[in-house]
This record gives sequence, structure tokens and C-alpha cells, in this order.
Amino acid sequence: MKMKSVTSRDVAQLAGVSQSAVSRSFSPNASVSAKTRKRVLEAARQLGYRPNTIARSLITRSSKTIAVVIYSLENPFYSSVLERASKFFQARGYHLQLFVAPLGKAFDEVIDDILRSQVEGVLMLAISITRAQAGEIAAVGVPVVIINRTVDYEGISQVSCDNYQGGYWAGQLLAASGHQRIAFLGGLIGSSTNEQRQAGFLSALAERGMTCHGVDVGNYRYEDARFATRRMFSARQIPDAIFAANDLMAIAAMETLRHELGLKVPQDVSIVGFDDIPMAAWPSHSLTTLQQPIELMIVKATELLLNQINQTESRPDHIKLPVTPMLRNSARSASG
Amino acid sequence: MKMKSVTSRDVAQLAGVSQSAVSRSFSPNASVSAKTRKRVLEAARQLGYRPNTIARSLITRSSKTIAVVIYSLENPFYSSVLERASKFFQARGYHLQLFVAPLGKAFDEVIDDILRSQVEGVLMLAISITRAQAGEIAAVGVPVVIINRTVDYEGISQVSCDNYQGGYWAGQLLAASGHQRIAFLGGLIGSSTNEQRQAGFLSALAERGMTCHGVDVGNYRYEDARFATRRMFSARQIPDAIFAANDLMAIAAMETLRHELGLKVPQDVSIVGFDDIPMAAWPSHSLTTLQQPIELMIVKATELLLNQINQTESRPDHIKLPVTPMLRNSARSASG
DNA sequence: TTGAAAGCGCTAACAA
DNA sequence: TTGTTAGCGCTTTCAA
Repeated sequence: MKMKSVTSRDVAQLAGVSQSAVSRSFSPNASVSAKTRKRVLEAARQLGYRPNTIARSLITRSSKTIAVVIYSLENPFYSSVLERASKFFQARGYHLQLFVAPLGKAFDEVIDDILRSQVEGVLMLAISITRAQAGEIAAVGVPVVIINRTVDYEGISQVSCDNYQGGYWAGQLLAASGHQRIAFLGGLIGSSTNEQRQAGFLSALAERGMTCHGVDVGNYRYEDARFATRRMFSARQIPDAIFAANDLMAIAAMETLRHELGLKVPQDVSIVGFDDIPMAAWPSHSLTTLQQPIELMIVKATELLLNQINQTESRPDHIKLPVTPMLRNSARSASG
Repeated sequence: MKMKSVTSRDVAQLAGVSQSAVSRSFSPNASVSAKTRKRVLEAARQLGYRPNTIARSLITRSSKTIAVVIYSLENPFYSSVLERASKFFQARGYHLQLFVAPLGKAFDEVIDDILRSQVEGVLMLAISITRAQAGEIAAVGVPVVIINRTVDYEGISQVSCDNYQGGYWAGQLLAASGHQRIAFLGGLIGSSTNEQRQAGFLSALAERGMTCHGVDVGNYRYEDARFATRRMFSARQIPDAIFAANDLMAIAAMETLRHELGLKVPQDVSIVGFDDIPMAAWPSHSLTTLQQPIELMIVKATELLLNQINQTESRPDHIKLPVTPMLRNSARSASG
């Protein structure tokens, strides 16, 4: 659908000025007389002229575009992050280019794609990347901030919450309230968040001389977590508490226990989640969980990115933010 | 963060060929000898060269970018739509530029912004636009498809489900099962989906000689719907059924009734929603609802957009897809 | 098949 | 403050 497309030249002609006068009239602080600018803007209006961002980007070498890479939007936590990041960047005059990361090596092509599109920064949400991939991006000099994943590569900024501390708190809560068989419902295997949450959790148990009753994997997804729950509760010795590595899985476990296995939460089984998605606060679930400081994470991540883009204090950084326990009713606090 | 940035000229020099040979080597079907291309690609690899998409766009006048405009991601239905649309376009070599539409007249600026960025198409998700705004976009000649909103402007394609039919089905179900005081929990006032769902609903009631017991507004949002529910149930005569214009509000109503007002669903109050978001199928909610054919909507919308972009059969079109009733347990089917 | 040359629409020196 | 000029990095004629 190509149209004639009005150019600054057309406007210049109509306004009876030079083409650069038109350009200047559309630059916030360029030296143009008010009179010229007025004439130009009027001519532009008449012709329906709009500066071509692409041509501008080519010459200024700044696309004012940030790539946001996300794995999936199934988890409302990341919809929320995406929405806020989007508003944040828009307010600062940046465009967002959305990439849904495919699995496997197709991801390399996405990286290539991103790099070709001349974005000024990359924001990755819960995307695990390899050192090689990190290096490839860094070589081009595009600032990257990863939210909720740790990558073993300096030169890439990271923002996450204190996953270890969160896991530790969950373990401590469940152990202290007399649970005997505490299980872990894990997220994506090998993801840093999952490992850190699990490590904190295990260490809290260990401090009380306890070990984890069992581990299964739900890949941070609802359906997978339901299967995992069924497996866990088909054993002879069933857990009396579950720490799930995110809320979506915690709720999946809760639903399965209550509506499929006839168990009561928290009377028979306590459940603790992670994230504090909106559904965790829905009364039906009333999930005890660890709240991630989503707003603060966005602010930090975007600041980091923008600072690197604008060279002000451009060192990459690793930021770890505190989590907030949300005590609701899915885990009993005192018990026999 | 500007880098030296390797250009095709650098590659040409290293490979000992002309700059245009480099360009050709990166075009799928250009006439280059295998030998030349190999030499070029090798030189490119050595230098870490990647074709600059912006420069390419400028000359080919095709940005391979689609703007997606969304109002909010609070409703998982639209996260889901966004995720699928994103995958769909990525698979076809398009980039997605995400715009979260602000309210009020700031939206005009977003439109302007979109138009300046030379996108090849615009996909709007549940965005209400005025005739004036539609005209502005159409004047530039950028194809637009709106999902889930009707706009009174030919030249803009629309894809939605049969909202009227869905509302009608809900009204019929509730009326036929003996409910006496059926209320409507509305979405965004003035939105076409809301009006159509309500109209279908009312007409089903009217056919049975019934009228709507009451109407309140939840703006398609969870919290607003909770307030609306409290208002509805503080009246002397409380409803014995609610049709909510989307699932998020239906669940909000259900939560409020069960956990705040001590009413049973569906025994005391039946609830029907619209959308069939994942949470509707969660056993706790088990929400009877109308499923929108989300996959099909995306396919149709993206096809429409791509066809218009590529001039093949380029007429704008209005597509209305059928909804599927999902009978779960939030509405009783027979009653006294 | 290849290279030279002409721009895409704009910004940014540089003079005037 | 203005116009002229030279490109940004690429694709695409046009000849060779």
C-alpha cells in the first residue's frame, strides 16, 4: 500500500522556503523564525505532511526504539511488566518493538533480527541467554537489561528481586508452622529464578534440619503444574505443603488439590507461591506469596537502559530488589 | 551508544567487490555468482556486518512493521491475542510495534506517532476510534484492522465475534432456566462490544416477556466490577442472575458474592461471562461463558491486514465470527 | 554477473 | 535566521 507520500520538499515548495527550513520547523529547538515555522506548519497541514521517522533515524543514527523480548504472556506477571514498561518508554518518546522469543536455536535468529533493526536498547523479560548470545549483542554495543534472569556475563545489566530471600522466607514459613513434608513445585529447569528460589527454600529447611519432601516441575505454567501436582500426590506419602516457584503454578496446585483430589487448602496442604499476580489476591485463591516489586523493577530496568543509551553513567549493573511477603490464607501458620 | 557500525562499503572493500555486490549478496534472489556471495558473506562474518534495516526501509519504502495498539493488558484475553498476533507476524517477517493507547486526546498523538513511523499496517485491539481518527489514518493509506470494536467507517477492516448472538444466548440460557431477576454487568460504556452484547441479551429476555432487573457498569475491569456488584446487591431486590460483559467482571462478581456477600453461585445467583479466558476454566470459577474464537480472529485479522498491504484483494472487510457457549457450573440450568 | 551512479527523505555542517 | 550542500546505508536502475 504505497502512497505518493508527501515529503519535506513538497512542503518547502508550497511554503516557498528551502527544504531544510521545513526540517528545522519540525525540530523542537532549531533556529527558525516564528514566521517561517508558521508558514511551514500551515503548508504541512495542508498537504498532510508528517516527517518520515525512518529517514530521520538513518541520519541521526537513533531509532528511538527499544526491543522487548518476552517468552510468553501466559503468566499475568509479565503482561503487567510489559504494559508498564510500554507506558514508561512511550512517555519518554521511545517505541517498543515486541519479540516473542521462540524456543531453541530460532532464538539466535531473533537476536540477529533485533540487531539488524537498529534498536537502541533491549529489554529482556525472563529470557535466559547464553554467554555466546550475550557476547554477540554486546559486540554490537547495544545496551541490554534482563529482568528476572541472571546471566553470567558482565556488560549486561540485570534487574531481579531477591529470589533466594523469597525462597528462604517460604521455606521458613512452612517449616516454622509445623509442616512435615514440604515439597517444591519448580519452574523452568535451569532458569536462574527457579534455582535461586529453590536454593533459598532448601536452605531454610536445612536450618531446621529438614529436607525437601519432593520436587516436581511445572515449567512456570498452569497446565504443567497441574500434571506435576497429580504426580506428587499419587505417591504413598503425600506432601502437607508446597512451595511453588510462581503463583500460576501455586494456583494450579491449589485447584488440583481442592477440586480434583478432594484435599483442603490450607488444612490438608499449605501452598505458597511467588510473584503476587492479581489472581493471587482473588478471594477464592487467597494465595500466600512473595510479591515482586514490579513497578520498581521497571523503573530500575528502564533507567539502566536509558542511562546506558545516553551514556550517562553507562556501566552495566546488577540490581537486586527486596520481595514482600503477602500473608494470605493458603498456608496455615500454626499447626500440630 | 553509537558504535562505528560496519557498513556494506566496509564489507565490499574487504571482499574486493563493489558495494552493490554486497547488497545483492544479502538479497535472497538477486543475481550474484555463488563465488561472489561466498566471498562477501565471509567478509561480512569477519567484520560482524549486519544489513541496516533502516536504510533498507528508506529505499524500499517498506518497514515490515505492524503497529499493534492495545488499551490494556489487564484482561488476559488481550494478552493472549497479542501473543498470538505477535507470533503470527514474526513468522511472516514482520516486526511488531506495541502502543499502549492512553485515554483522551493523547490518543491522537499516538496516532500521529504511528503514522510517522511508517508502519505498513495497524492492528487495533479493542480500541474505539472516532470517524475523524479513522479518516486521518485512511488518508495516509495505511491498512487498519480493528479487533473487537466496530467503527462507523468503511475503509477500516473489522474482525469481531458475534457479540449480539453471544448476549442473546446468555439471556436465553438464564431466562429459560427460571431466573426471575436477571441483571447486566456492563463493560466500557459506549464500546460496541458492550452495546451488542447487551442488545442481544435484552432481546432474549424480551422474547420471554422479561426485562432486565438492573444494570451496572464494571468497565471490563476486575475492581470496578467488584464495586458494581456491591452496588447491585445492596438493593432491596437482589438479582438471581448476572450476565457480565466479560469474564474478568464475571469472576469479580462471583468472588464478591461468594466471599464477601455470603451468596452461593450458582444456587443463589447464576453468572454468565464472555470471552473464555483461561481463568474461566479454573475449577474454582468454572464459569459458564461464551468463547471467542481467538485463534480464528487473529488469523482473519492478520490475513486481512497482510492482503491489504500486499494489494492482493485489498478491500477492507467486516468479519463476524461465531461464539461458542461453554457450559460450566456458574449458572444453574433448571430451577424453581 | 558486475560496477557505477542515482537517489530514498531526512539532518547537519557550512556559508551567506 | 536562512539556503546550499553533503551525506546517513542501503537498493536499484543502467551499462558494461
